[in-house]
Amino acid sequence: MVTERMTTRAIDPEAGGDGRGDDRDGFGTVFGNGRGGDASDRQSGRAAGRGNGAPATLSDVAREAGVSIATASRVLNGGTRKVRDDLRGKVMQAAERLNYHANAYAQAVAKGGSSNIALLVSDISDPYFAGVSQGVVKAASQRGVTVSIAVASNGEDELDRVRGLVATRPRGIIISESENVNDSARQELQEELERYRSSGGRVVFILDRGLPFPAVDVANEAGGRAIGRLLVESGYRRPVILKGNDGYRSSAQRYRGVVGALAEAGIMVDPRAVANGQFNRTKGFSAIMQMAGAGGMLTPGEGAVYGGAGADSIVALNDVMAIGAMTALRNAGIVPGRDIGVTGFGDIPYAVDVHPALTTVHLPLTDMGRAAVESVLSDDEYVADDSGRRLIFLQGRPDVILRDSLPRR
Amino acid sequence: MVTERMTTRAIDPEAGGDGRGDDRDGFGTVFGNGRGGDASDRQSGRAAGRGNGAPATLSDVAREAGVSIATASRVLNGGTRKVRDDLRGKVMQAAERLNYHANAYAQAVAKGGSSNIALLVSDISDPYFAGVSQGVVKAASQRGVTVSIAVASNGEDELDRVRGLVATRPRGIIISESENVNDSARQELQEELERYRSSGGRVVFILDRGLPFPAVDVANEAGGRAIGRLLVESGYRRPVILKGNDGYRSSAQRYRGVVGALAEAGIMVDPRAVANGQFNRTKGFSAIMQMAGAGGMLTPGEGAVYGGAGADSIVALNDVMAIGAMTALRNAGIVPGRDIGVTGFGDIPYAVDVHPALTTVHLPLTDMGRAAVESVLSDDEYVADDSGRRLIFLQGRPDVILRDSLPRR
DNA sequence: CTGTTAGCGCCTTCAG
DNA sequence: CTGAAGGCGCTAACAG
Repeated sequence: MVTERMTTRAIDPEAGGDGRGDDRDGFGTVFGNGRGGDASDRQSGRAAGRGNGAPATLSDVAREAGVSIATASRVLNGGTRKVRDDLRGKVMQAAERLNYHANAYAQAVAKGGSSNIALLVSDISDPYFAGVSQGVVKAASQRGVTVSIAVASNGEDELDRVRGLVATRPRGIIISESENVNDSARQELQEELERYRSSGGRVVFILDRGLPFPAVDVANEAGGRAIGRLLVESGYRRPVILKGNDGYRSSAQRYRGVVGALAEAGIMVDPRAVANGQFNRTKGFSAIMQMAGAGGMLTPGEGAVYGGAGADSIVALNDVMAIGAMTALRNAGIVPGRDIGVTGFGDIPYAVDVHPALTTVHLPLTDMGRAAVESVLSDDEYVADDSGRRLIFLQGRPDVILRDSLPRR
Repeated sequence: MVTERMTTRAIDPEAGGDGRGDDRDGFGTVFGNGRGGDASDRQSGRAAGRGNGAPATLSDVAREAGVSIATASRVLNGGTRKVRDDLRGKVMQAAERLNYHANAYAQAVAKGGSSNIALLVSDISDPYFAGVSQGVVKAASQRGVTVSIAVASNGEDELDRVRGLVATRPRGIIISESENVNDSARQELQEELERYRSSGGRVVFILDRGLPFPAVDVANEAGGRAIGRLLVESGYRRPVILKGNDGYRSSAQRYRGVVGALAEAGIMVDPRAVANGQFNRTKGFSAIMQMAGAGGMLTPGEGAVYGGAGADSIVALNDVMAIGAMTALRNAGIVPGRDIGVTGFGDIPYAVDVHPALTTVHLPLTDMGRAAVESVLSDDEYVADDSGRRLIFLQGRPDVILRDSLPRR
């Protein structure tokens, strides 16, 4: 175990306290305070619905307007308008006065279908998923559908969450998880989703996982190949590769691309120089800390990779890994970019803000989210059989963004 | 307008294309591919619910089990179990066989209340909001409630989104927006929320906005003061301050703290050295680009702040602004940490990964989200009047995290 | 303990 | 064009 933030001190501004402590510090410490209230506090005594409790219902509005509940429904929610103008006016006024809002649940029950989609991610606070989620939510709200979000940090959770989401009967469910689970969980997941689909739901993955459902995908292998080529063109020969879980398809594809391009240039990757892990910052950090620490595998000398020559570059198959790796390098006294080149994959927003700025391949995160909601909301029949039309490709050829973390050498 | 990524080139790995182009490139280019399907594609023909279409309903299960629909309901969903074991068994088997999942909407309608909360943020892809959201979603799912999320990038959107969310009749709504809107929108928002509350909903803000609703808040002013003090203790005298929108309470509080501490040490902030903006990376970047560019306000000389002496530090009242500012400094040939000290506010995960690592005050993002969920789900009566118990404070005294971006000088 | 009977709030034929 | 009536899937008294 390598501890992090080695160089970080925490102080308490008021006292000489013991510092930052556990993240959970102070949580739950709920206490009142005596600030005088704002002038605006109680000044708006405007009629609030039915004054007392429950929100106004359709029949309230109907009664108030002196029409039937059916007409009220037609003007308020019905699509095609076929109501006399005076009635229509009355209804709208009544609705306004009562502050009527349709009850979405009742509508869903009556119509037998909601206007909600579900999104499952493994970690919202990861910039990759945050970007995708942003795309999903914005695209959905443009189309007037709401999105429920759930996070599943591990493979077991995933199945639970999916079950929970299915219960809310969304129009569709979008799964953007990074890691693959063990085979039995995978099998159960597939069955659950198939049942969901056979009951009219639509499912789409973001990044293909090899399951028989549509998936929004990107050119992973081509991207990897581009990175590999860039590496050799820029004069690097001895890369360390940081990949994700082996069961994770996208990681495998990127890896294949990198290794392939390298091989074409006659470069064989030292098996000791490839680290398996997960697509998260911590793993990138710890992998490099370990290599740098234990025997100095990175820098030339006894026990170093590539027969003692050491590494000249780090190829992370994911941006946050690359970023974690960079700070690990620094902790080990190695200057990223100067001593060792670094590349990422994804082009998350903060890739420009690390130093040196990260060379990486661009992934249209927001668009990926958008494409997923389009797929889920479309009425196209999906082809259940296996040929064609299962993958939705964004970007045919990847763009690699050259920054300073991989200078020519 | 200052353009960004000035040093960034984009290449196309295959052709000598014109680079990265617009972000929207390639979007919508949906095309099939001919990959052979996986073996797993059609092998699982397991009974899927009622085989054909609609999912099984409660009465389906009841019939299948040979019991009344009420008993079925009791065993499947009812809390307290009071059903004979043999019947209970039959029901569960039937449910299993039919793959029954309760229809959450119908339940919500019947019970007159859902088990869903709504979350409104201004930008999920901002690490601050991502952290908060993560806390909200996890806490909610632990309690078995789902969360619907919406994003409102600006003040007008906010009102729309709130209306949309109210329509879904959530148990509560959590608002974590960073900017204040104009007065009329603010007034409408307040009224909308008051109606929602009077119909039984609970609302809570994350970071107080001065509206008459509960808010999860942190020690903004104390945090600001801590930063101010740290500044003078570390030998800085001429800070540039990057604040948020003036209407934004938390920003104002932090600002007051910083300026107050500075004043105590006899330091007056040059008015030209404070930039108003918004709490986002871009604003931090452009503010510094502008200062560094136009006449070189930052470095000693004609037209520089502090009577020509220039700035020795940048105090951003938000981490992402600080991060944007750091890369802007670099673009201007100024080395952050060495030439000019930098501080942030928030301690987002990637604050450790910029270089030099960011000195900042820690905010318990995840816990803030969790506290909001607890508030919204609790049954405490809220005090509508203005004295006491409106603010929920996490952390009484802020922790400032010392890293390398503000070395002693 | 179990089944019967009303609704929940809304939509949607179906007559007028 | 409008109103009455039945139904969506489920829960909640209420009798047995």
